[in-house]
Amino acid sequence: MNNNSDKVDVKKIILDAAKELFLEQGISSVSMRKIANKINYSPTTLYIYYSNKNDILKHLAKDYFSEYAQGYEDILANTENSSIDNLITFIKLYIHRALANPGMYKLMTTLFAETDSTHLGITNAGKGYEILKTLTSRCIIDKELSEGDVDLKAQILWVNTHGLCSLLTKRPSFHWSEIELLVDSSINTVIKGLK
Amino acid sequence: MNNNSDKVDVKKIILDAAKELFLEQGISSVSMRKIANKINYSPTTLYIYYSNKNDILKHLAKDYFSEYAQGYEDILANTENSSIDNLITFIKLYIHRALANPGMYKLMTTLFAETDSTHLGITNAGKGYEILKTLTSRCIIDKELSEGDVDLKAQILWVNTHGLCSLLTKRPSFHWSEIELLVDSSINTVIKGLK
DNA sequence: TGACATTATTAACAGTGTTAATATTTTAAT
DNA sequence: ATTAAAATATTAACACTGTTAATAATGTCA
Repeated sequence: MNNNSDKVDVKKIILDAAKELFLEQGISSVSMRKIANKINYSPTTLYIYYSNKNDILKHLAKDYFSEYAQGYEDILANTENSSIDNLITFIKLYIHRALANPGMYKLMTTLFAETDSTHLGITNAGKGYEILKTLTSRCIIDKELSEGDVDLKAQILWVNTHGLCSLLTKRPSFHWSEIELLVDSSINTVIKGLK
Repeated sequence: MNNNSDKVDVKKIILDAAKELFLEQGISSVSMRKIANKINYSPTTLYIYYSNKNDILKHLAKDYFSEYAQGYEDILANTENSSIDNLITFIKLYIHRALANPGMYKLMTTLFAETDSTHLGITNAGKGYEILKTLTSRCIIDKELSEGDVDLKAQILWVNTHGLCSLLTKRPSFHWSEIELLVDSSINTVIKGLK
């Protein structure tokens, strides 16, 4: 009961259906048969395009991390704003992206929790840190942050950023302070501490 | 093939076996049958003591959170040290506990990711935040932290603490700075920013 | 001894990821 | 247009999953 009127990208059809179901029901509640049913294919057909369920997750993660790569590059290339503004812009972009799609962020961090990311073959995941480090380094050069170990400073920023995303997406029912205020205050606090 | 020579606590035997297997193989790789096999019981016997697999996880989480409650109370009751030292001691205790048992910390956060904690019936999980808030409040009163919204400050501290635990346990293979240094620097940075 | 509650087991159901074998369709070459 | 090969899809099956119902064994106490 397939529909090959035009040349369709079955790989993408499967991925889209899987993504929708995963976001809706969570990874463990979605079976290969459910995905197949949704797109009117036989379950085993999925195995022609993806080697297994984890492989589908892997491609989902790859797409997620590479989707916004351009936005990151733009900030890296920006020369109009001060280095500290660029750093803050980057962090805020990262956070707002996570908050705009909490389901996807949770899905990705769940993936990381279960299997080691490197074994999962996700290289883009580490790219965010490299950019953060570069931006931090520029701030030190421009004397907008104090001297010291660049990695240490970048990791402190990363820890704070990730903690914010992780808690806000995983515990949405907690009585948080007003979220924009929390995000801004959190970033400003760490930046002030790093000066 | 049961061994009831003495009056044994089967509930605890099941829980211990489950915990060991979960830590070893991860939640999804451990089946009720595996747990039952490990202790030479029939799979269905587990359902006499726990209503289902999730119920076992729930009890595991409850024990985890209540295990160290006394340590927290001790810090709250401490009057010898300054309020800021008490705050830092508490945060470090929380972090080192997570790092000392990364598998368990991952297990717990995985639980939170999948189901809402309140629905899971874990009340102790929110207790940590209340203590953090109390300690923060005392620092403000003692003028060791700047004036302002207590919740906001406590949440900034929480975000940082959780981010540290989450990243260090979930991505152990990342090229982190020396861990004690990172922990100390991270805490000091946020505290400095909050002053 | 017998009645009752507790504890445990076997058998079964519907659903899971995944593989092997087979069928269908599309593509390319003659 | 016919045929061979390649790509795509399906059916059937395996071992395993969480969980329930029905039944058996055991311990408790009158």
